[in-house]
Amino acid sequence: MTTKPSNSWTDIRDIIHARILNKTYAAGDRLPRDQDLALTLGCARSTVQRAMQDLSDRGLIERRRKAGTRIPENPVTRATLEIPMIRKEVEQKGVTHGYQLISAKMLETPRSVMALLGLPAPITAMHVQALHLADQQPYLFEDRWINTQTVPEATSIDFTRENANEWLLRHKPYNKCDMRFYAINASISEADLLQTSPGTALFVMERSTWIDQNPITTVKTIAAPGYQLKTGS
Amino acid sequence: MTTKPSNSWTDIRDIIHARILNKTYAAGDRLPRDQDLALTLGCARSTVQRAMQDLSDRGLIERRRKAGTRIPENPVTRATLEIPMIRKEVEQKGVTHGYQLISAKMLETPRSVMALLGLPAPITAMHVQALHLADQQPYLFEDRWINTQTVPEATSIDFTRENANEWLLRHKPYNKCDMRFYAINASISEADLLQTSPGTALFVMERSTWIDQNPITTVKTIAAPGYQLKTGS
DNA sequence: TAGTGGTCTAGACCACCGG
DNA sequence: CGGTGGTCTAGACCACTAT
Repeated sequence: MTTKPSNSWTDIRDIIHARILNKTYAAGDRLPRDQDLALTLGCARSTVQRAMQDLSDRGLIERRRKAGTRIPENPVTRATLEIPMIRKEVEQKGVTHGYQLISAKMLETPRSVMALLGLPAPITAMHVQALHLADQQPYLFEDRWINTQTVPEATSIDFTRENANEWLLRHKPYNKCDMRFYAINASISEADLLQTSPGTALFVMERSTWIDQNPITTVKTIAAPGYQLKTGS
Repeated sequence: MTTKPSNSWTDIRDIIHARILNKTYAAGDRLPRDQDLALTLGCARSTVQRAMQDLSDRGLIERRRKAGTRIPENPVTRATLEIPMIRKEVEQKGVTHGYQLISAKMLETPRSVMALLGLPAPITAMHVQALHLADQQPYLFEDRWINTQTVPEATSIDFTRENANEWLLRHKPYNKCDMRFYAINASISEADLLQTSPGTALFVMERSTWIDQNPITTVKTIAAPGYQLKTGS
């Protein structure tokens, strides 16, 4: 049975997606070969391929050469996080962004930082601590280490004026990025910085970036109470 | 100057990526047209297109018809989260997964749930609370609402045997998924369930899913202390 | 080794949108 | 309106990997 030709790959994708939703193709099933689907749906094989690529990216199907296309038995929820520059994030809420440098100095990396960046031995790196404000209120505390071997320019930047988050994002593109999220109870000093009470649950994001195996920076951001991270998809 | 032809789109992507890293193309710059790049790099335009698609997906470039391809002034960090079935996640750590149903009953949805699912008026839905265990220890508490109008089968499932996370994931594919992450201080009852003390900072993940505008479920999972969410890229 | 998805090409046309 | 990216096609060949 040949379906009426709908030529765009999004149409093809939606047709197949619909078949997954209505269980024409259920968990564990194998789908027809691209070639056959192309014939059935009245389009070129590469159009089916484009549709499949999208579905595969979203984790709705699994494709393997020779084995064909299958609906996974144990689906994985996949979501894309988009984390903007902190200033942009604040401004998007319609409030003014503020920034205070707390400290910036060269220090030997502690073991925790060595582990995060995969350093075999301690190095002297730049430790930057700063506070981001939203509408004059503490918004996010940033504790960062910058590898000045990979990023020597960092030593000549005036971080009282320019914030490290923004400078690095704009001037130091990276290859690889690891992120971690978790919750902590505010310490006394953290509570003080974020103007809350010790013990308050705070949302932490850690991010480390590399350029071709070379560590650039690792940063731990601690958000003020009430912060939520959201996905758009 | 014509570069030696490297025909695979990943090669092309890597060449352009390298040019971004070494600032041949810096923030704000406009790149040559695909056609010209194809000539210069000795490949077909569609190969350049494929490479650009990948770079665009990762947020490294911005493409607009007529305006061309540009390096964004304000880059966004993009990461993909992969959230497996809870049982798989536990088993991957090499420990045994356990599951206890706490309660499952039909109830009228509170306003918070209506807001999450975008319901204009309260409905009677299935409220399921359960605890996941890792190696006999509390791992994750799951507080879920299932829309039995969209998912009538849910009323006849024995959730003491089958866990809702797994059943829904396997049998109810969805169109749309929203997620939120934040930190809370454990209440007395939460502390009791997760065998920790009240006030402990806990990591919370909320997820709501739809199939074509129709709400399926919304779930709030509260992880035991020490939990970290990580990205793979 | 053979079947299936992945890629490449050359060319055509379409869709968006900046000037 | 015209320039640019987006898509579609038909066909060829490549690269995995199940059998």
